[in-house]
Amino acid sequence: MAANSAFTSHNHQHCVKDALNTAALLCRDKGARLTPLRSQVLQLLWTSHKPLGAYTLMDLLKQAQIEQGGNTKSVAPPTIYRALDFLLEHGLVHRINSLNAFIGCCEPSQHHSGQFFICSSCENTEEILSPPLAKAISNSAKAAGFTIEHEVIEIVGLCRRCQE
Amino acid sequence: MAANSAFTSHNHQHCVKDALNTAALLCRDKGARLTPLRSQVLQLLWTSHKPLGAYTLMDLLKQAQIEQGGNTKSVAPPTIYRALDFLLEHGLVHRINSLNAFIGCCEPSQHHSGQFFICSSCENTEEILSPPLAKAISNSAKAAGFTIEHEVIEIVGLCRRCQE
DNA sequence: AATGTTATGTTATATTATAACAAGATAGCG
DNA sequence: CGCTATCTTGTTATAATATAACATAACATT
Repeated sequence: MAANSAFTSHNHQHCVKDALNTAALLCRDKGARLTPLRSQVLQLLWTSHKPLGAYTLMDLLKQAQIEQGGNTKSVAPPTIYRALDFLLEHGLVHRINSLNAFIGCCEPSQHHSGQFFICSSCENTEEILSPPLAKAISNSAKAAGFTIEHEVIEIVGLCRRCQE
Repeated sequence: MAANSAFTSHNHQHCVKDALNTAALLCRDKGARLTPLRSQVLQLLWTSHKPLGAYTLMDLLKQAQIEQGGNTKSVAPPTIYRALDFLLEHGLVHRINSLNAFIGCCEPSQHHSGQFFICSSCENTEEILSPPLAKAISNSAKAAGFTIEHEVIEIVGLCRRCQE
């Protein structure tokens, strides 16, 4: 069967749950603390197939808090950015530079920079893992005597669905 | 002989002059107006091997104006961003998303998204044109049924010089 | 010169991100 | 347990990047 994709229908609650479980395990192994806040941010990112900006996340958090406990007070920017920094550091999310936004990582167990297809119409974004692409990049770097620290690979266009 | 590179010494005034000439020709052919402001922004971008941010460009423009005519009044953000938009539209510069900055395009005669090596130590940035890399990306997109509009390829690491 | 178009100026503000310091929570240890 | 060190979050202020909306100026064609 085909893997789930941001561009096809699937039971996404499942993905989210899996991702949160995996994150919890990874953090436990590393002695990192996946606090309620961090976990909630990760959940919000995973729930959306579109990358979310820091301020959008703030709004969503506020909304979620109102719905749950009636707690009106909102979270300030540094709090969100710190949660995002934590998640980035531990490879649980990626930053999409061309959108100033963030998205859950589909393969957090091993650190990588991520390669993305970003649909300019529906904004859904899918992380891909293309060994040939990775190879082409490392070849190119080797030829130039360049040592790679990380890569930003963001391919913008129309997903299959939005072309129809 | 090897082509000039952002990571090796060369007479860069030469590059700048060539780039400005090429830009002037391209604009003339397209009926686009390469005004003094736009030309000056392009020159500033070309003179630097590091990508420059919009506000840095503002400062440099101001400085240049003081040195030349004693004109103290500075340029406002919209002015710079409009000049940059023009240059981007006509393929004369690229935007480096991971730095919120801009750099002159080495091959403006044909529109392309650009692929970059960005040194995290000296910040010098070099545009590369790697057909194998381009091919790997288009293959990957084809396999996913994804139609590419543009690409963001920014490879961050250490240039040859900074590794020594 | 009259007109439409393009470019730049100006003011205000939106959006994204971080610095600096205070307070609270948690874990480990004596 | 109570102390302490460390990590996490809260709070206030502000930095850095980018755009909206409208006014004026330059240019190009007739």
